Amino acid sequence: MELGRIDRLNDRPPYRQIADHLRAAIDAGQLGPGDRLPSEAELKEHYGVARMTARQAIQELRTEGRVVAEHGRGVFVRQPPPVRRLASDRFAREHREAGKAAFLAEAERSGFRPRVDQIEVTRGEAPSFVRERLQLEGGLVLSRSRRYFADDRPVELAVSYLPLEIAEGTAIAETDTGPGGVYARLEEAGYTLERFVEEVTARMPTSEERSRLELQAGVPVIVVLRTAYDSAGRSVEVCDTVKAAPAFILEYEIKAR
Amino acid sequence: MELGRIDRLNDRPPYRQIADHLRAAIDAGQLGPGDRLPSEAELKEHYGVARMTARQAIQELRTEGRVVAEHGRGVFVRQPPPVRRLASDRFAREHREAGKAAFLAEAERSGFRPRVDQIEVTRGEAPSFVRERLQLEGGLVLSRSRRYFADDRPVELAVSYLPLEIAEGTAIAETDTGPGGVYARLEEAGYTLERFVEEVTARMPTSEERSRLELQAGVPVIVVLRTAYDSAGRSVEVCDTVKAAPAFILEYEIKAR
DNA sequence: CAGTGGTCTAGACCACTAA
DNA sequence: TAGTGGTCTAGACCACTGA
Repeated sequence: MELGRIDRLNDRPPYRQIADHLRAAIDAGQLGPGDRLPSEAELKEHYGVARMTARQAIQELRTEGRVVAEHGRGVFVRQPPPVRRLASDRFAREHREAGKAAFLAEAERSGFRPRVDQIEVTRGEAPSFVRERLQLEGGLVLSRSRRYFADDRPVELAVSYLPLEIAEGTAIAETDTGPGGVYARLEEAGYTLERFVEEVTARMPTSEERSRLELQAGVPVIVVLRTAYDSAGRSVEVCDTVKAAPAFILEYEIKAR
Repeated sequence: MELGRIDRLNDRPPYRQIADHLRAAIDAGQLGPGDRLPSEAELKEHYGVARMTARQAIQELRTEGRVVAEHGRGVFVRQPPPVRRLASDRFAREHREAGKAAFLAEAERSGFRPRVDQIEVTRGEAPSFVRERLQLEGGLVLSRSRRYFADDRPVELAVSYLPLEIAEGTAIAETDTGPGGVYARLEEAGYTLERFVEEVTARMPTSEERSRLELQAGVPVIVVLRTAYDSAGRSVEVCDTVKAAPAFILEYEIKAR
């Protein structure tokens, strides 16, 4: 692979010029996913700069999320993860009635190995963003927290919040909610689900999210806040999900009316 | 504000410990939006480290998008931009019939000053992601590129692609598409819009997007790819939008069926 | 002007990986 | 073991900001 030289007359600082060269090599396909970049020592030699300058160039690409450094091995062009496409019908009742929670139904369709861990059920005061969306009586909620895997890669963190008076005493308060998941139990309890509202944002992860999702630097997360409404117009659940952005495409259908 | 000391016995490297202290000060509200962080010289002094180490701590927070460096002034806690909530009915026909394009209708509701620039109309081959979504005859498309502002801040880049045989000869091929925008012109031409499909992803911006949207380091973008279908089931437009993530909440309603 | 961050150098020692 | 990236030091010069 061809790397240029630094133009010392150029206003653009050397480390950016080096980053530009590497970026161009990636875009041109001279460096494909999984390929190793020149080492810091090689860049230092080739461009005649200090090691920290070469390092800064690589840092630039890491922040952009284009390469991943592996201690002791090298720096590699990022291998894009398999993308999961979330269709807007993923909460359709037919899936629940077949006894499958949304995540399992989707794993079956898409052919990935699903797993869930870090399941925790707690009770307490609702955070303000939950209180705004649930019409709460007592202000107390049941929280179900868990982490989702696709093919042994953590891809999503989720916390469901339900009014305590709805969830307490049902399987929703158990670690295992049974076939069809929380939504199936809600419908059995007489809360017929009618519609969901999803609020979608994106941001950089907190350090806790980064470690739980095993994210490299420079990888954003998609946050989806879903509120479930029953046929009486009551909001019965709020679900806060944090997804590794490169692993997802969310698909929504909108009627023009 | 109180900063701790470095624990030299701790495995966590000094620059991360410093970053942790600063992050905690921000989370605790000791440093609010717009406040200046201690300067590199002050951190160097306080913690007894080299300047580059203090700098690396700050770099950490910049990558997380929590602070913004201003050359010659200091490093400041990021001021979150005003958020725009995009409801899923924003393409409703009633808005077009009132002569307003979606962006203008929304500006009126939300009370921000709208502006559009960098409008460019070109003709050429469709990129592959467009070809997949438009059922193209000749493979040629008209592209309408532009940049949207809210209150003088650039917030979104958009490119619309339409089959050339649909757009050519109409106002869609002009810089000014007239009242109601592209969708109004499509309906006048007999393509009654029935539904839209939006595909939502998030990633770090390219350097071109970063400069056009005036983004700081560590700010992701939301990419929305919208395909418009008419009542005959034909896809008549694909719109590729890149939005500054912190400025948007996308809202979608899903029927449970 | 003094104080700020931006860039660069030339070293050093360390931890991790793979042969 | 040699080669890789991770961290740190103690300087240097520069460009930008604001009093």
